[in-house]
Amino acid sequence: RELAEGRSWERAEIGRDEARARFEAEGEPYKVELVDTAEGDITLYTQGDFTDLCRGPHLQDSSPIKALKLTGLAGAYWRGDEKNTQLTRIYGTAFFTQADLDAYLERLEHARANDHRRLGPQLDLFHLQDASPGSPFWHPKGMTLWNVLEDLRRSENHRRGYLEVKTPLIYDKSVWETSGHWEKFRGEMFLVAGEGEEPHAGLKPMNCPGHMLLFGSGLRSYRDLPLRYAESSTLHRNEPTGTLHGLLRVRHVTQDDAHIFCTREQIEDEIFGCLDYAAYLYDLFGMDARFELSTRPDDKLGNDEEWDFTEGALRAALEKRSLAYDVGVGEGAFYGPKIDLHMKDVLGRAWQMGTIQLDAQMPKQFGLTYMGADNQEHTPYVVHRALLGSLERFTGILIEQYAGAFPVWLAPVQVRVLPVADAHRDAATELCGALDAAGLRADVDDRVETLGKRIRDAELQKIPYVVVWGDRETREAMAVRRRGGEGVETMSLDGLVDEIAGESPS
RNA sequence: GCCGACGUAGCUCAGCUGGUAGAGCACUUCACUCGUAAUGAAGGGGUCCCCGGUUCGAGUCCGGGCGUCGGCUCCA
Repeated sequence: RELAEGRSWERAEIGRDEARARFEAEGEPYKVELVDTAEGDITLYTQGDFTDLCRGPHLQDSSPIKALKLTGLAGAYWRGDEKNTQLTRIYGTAFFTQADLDAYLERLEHARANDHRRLGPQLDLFHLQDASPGSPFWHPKGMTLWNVLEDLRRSENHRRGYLEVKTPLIYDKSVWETSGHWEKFRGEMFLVAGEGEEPHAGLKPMNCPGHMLLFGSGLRSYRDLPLRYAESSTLHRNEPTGTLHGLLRVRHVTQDDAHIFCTREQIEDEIFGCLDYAAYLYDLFGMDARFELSTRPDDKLGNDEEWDFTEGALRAALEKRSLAYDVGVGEGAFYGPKIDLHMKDVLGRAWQMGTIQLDAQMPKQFGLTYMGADNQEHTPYVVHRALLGSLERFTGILIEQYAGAFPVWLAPVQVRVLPVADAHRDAATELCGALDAAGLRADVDDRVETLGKRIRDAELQKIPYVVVWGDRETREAMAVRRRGGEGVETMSLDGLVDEIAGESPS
């Protein structure tokens, strides 16, 4: 209605007192507060009988807007603070033409089709169910994908001087008190208590204390450093119900975690090592992550001098590597600043993936020391790092990144063999065995369905290669169809194996 | 956790103002033995999220819980 009238917005600059008096008279407490806290002159925009504060700029009138759609309704805390009352926010979007609006809605629909929450079950990778909210059930195909990531993590860690360890899942309450997590995160931990008892232990929500205890279990020399403990362990965080989100925010978290114990002098090289490692991994998946440096929070451990040093070390590393980064003021962990890698999901929402944290506090809390060359005890620094972040979240982003059509080295099924008719079943199964023996992931679809139907299904499952096997084929000349391709290509078995092997990053 | 919406078959969804549940795909069986994106027919399958209330009667109305979705807040 407003659009049809072609109403205009009128801009007015008025004095603070005048504005205040006006909104008080209108019974608009929120606008009064904005007037009180705004900087500079007060600018008002009036449209019909509605007047609001806005720094501007604004359209002069509504005539260019030809298409409008209200897209959502949501609660939002006044000034973004949970302690304040919640207001209703109405989301809408406007375009110059109806066609633009339609195109926008179509893009949105397309993005939704590539949402990992839809693709995951469709591709038989995982599912979620009420029996354990926030904890994915990984199906065989999803587990194949997971294990490709695990293998990558393990082999690269090995190559880069990490040592694989395994630490307990449950720790006595006193451990969490030492680390400071009991104080800060008890409410989000899964606690362990006997019948009618107060909790005396908790499931680990992160690996740090385990690795601290491991380091502290023996005498350490400066000659042992840097000591890089790696562990891909199951963590549990009792995330608030309203925050769970497919694979991107879960309660059952698996991090590709590591803790590097090092001397002050070794910090720079270790941070470089992490940044380079992260760059290697993200390049591998064609991902372009955004870096963010998060600095000291209000409830930090330690003093400002320590934080000046740790923040400075991270900042220097980013700058020496010429990496562009944003700064999240006060967003750091309570024990240290961090460099986070952020990625966007299919709907444009940002998620924290990898993290590299420099910690001068935990080792002190746990009383860790090593013997220096000067025959004195020193407290080590610790670099906490998870580069993929959580495997759950990484897989979710990966699904969306490729819209489910994984590059062949990641694809759960790389080759599907389709026998044309019953008579070709045995030969197809043998071919599948040969592919398997060559190290490929292959299967056979010998269901009693038409060939067209089975090709369609393979295509919907986004399988990279389909081999049709009938009377005309031999292992020297197979009919190979590429995902998304038109028509077929003649390839030998060896040619296909070589081509797929060539696609693997290692 | 907060605000709002939603919860029906394995999946996607329909079910009007309360009268005892339906489609497509998937699955099973039978026929067809098939050459590059859906062969045909028949059949099986549901505590309508859970608990309580109103009512002669609840998938439908009301309350509580759980879960999901969109935001917010949080995220070691």
